[in-house]
Amino acid sequence: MKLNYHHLYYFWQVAKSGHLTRTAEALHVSQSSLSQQIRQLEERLGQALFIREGRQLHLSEAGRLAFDYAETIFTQGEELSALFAEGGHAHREVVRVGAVATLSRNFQEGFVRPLLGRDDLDLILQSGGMDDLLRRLSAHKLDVVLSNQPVRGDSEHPWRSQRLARQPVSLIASPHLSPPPSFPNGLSGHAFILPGVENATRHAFDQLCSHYRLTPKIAAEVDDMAMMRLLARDTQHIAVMPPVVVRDELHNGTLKDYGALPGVWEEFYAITIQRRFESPSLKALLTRSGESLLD
Amino acid sequence: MKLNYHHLYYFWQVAKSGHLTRTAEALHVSQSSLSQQIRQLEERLGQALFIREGRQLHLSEAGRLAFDYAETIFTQGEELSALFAEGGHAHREVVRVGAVATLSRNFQEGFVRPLLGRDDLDLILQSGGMDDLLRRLSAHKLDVVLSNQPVRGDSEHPWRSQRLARQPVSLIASPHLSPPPSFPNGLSGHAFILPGVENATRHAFDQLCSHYRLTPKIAAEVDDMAMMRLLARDTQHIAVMPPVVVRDELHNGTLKDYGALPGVWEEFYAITIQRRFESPSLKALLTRSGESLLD
DNA sequence: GCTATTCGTTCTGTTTTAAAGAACGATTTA
DNA sequence: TAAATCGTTCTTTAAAACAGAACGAATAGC
Repeated sequence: MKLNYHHLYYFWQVAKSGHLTRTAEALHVSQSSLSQQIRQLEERLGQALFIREGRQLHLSEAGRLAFDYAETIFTQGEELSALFAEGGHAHREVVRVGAVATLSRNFQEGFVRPLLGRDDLDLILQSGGMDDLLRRLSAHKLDVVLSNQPVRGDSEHPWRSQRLARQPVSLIASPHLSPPPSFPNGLSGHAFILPGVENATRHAFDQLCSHYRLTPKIAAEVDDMAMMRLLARDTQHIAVMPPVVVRDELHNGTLKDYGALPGVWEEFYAITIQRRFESPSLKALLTRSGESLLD
Repeated sequence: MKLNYHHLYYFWQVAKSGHLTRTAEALHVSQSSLSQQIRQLEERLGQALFIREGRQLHLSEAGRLAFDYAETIFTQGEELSALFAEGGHAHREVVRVGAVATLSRNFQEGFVRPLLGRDDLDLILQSGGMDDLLRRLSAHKLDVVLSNQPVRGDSEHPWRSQRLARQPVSLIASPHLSPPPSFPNGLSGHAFILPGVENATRHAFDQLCSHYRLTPKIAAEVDDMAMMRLLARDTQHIAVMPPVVVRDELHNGTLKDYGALPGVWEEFYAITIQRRFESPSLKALLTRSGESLLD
């Protein structure tokens, strides 16, 4: 029942070159041995991988399929070998964090901060789209993905979404706005800068508006929090965003917080793959209280 | 020197469960055998994969690393096994085509058309961004990527870009434009709808403009050809695009072709990985004359 | 058209490797 | 303190991978 990886390896080598004898020489085994083991693989799989035409070998359709899998399997294996071969030295601990590119940089930095001071550890921080990051997570190229929305896992992708923190969402705008906006009344005449429709915060905001029968004028939809910060600063529109993003501007009076929206939160999630042996450093990160991540 | 995949498999299984004895029972081997082979793997790699604390096994940092690789290796292997196990039947030929999402649909369809009639073959057609598609190509999840620009390969990613076709690029706009635009003079007063700056056609257009010392007014930059078609139809601006994209509109008089731009071409490339055994159907596609792809 | 060569397969015996079993040591539980 | 659990080590046995020779078919050279 089980796949023999040594047989598959021989098959892969022969399929790469197309010649059995040459491959046998390169691998320092006899061609008879090679021939037999490939035959055993074919018998186990129940299908011919090569089509024998005269004294030539051609890949069958099944062979092409197997070859594609073999390619990823053994390139991974060679990468692993190389990793151990180069460094006889002990491997340093590595934590690889992916973050959705539109996520608050403050939050990202707060999350990894405990690791920054440690010189016994390598930190890898990558940004990207959600799809891309989740793919890397599944391929074990990342240990954790930071996102502003949870992900539902399934049997094929056993993701686990853990809420790390939440913060209130306010109406943020120039301090000189008149009349000063207030929620839910006192919004007429103002236009909004909102998160994009895929954002969970935006969804909560829309629900809130629909509850109060408000149809706010939308000046811009922005995915990136850093971008929203710029727009809030440089326009006269009202941004719907967590105050912490513009902490500096609020402090020096460039912007003003016109009050938090009830029941609307910007949430932060850590998405991991459930596994028996987590990296101890990562585990420590995930079990910390969420409060300290946002200051 | 070479990695023993059976040893790695045992290691993977033990690392997954965390228990040697239980894993031995599950695999129907003795714990002594399991223990020895993992030890052999450690000796070959030159580092301990487990840290033995009392009678417990914990993954070392090197072990975590190896485990990540093992995970991808053996999930791939199991997928391969399952594929052959389910179907005792012969595998049908599969051609998997990726196309940059902004590419002309006409062209995509023209490319795969010879495969559409065949019922001895499965066609898989996926759209996506260039990065994503190239990653899938490298992982052998795609056989070919269609793009409007070539890609330079390197030793790590031995991509091969082959030009399939080229078509002229014209000034396309409403037939009622006055004064009627013409190149290179007679453009003043008109605004342009152009491909995005990453597009090779756009680059050629900019070069042409700089040669004639023109600084055209830009109304919009659009990546997607289908989108550009809509804008050309619904505005009074001049679109820079291949006439074939709006063939229907040109025919029924909704739009007018104000002439091709000299030396500017929209080009189409097929990007593949060089390999010994190409799928015969794909090979046939790639060696066809490019002309027929565009009508 | 004949012969020599190449290349993959099959069959035989030999060597290497994986496996099982018993003894051991260390740690946890009762 | 005894019993049970769990991983390691040592020795023997079973299974596999392997090499070599014989074979057959297809190509290449003359």
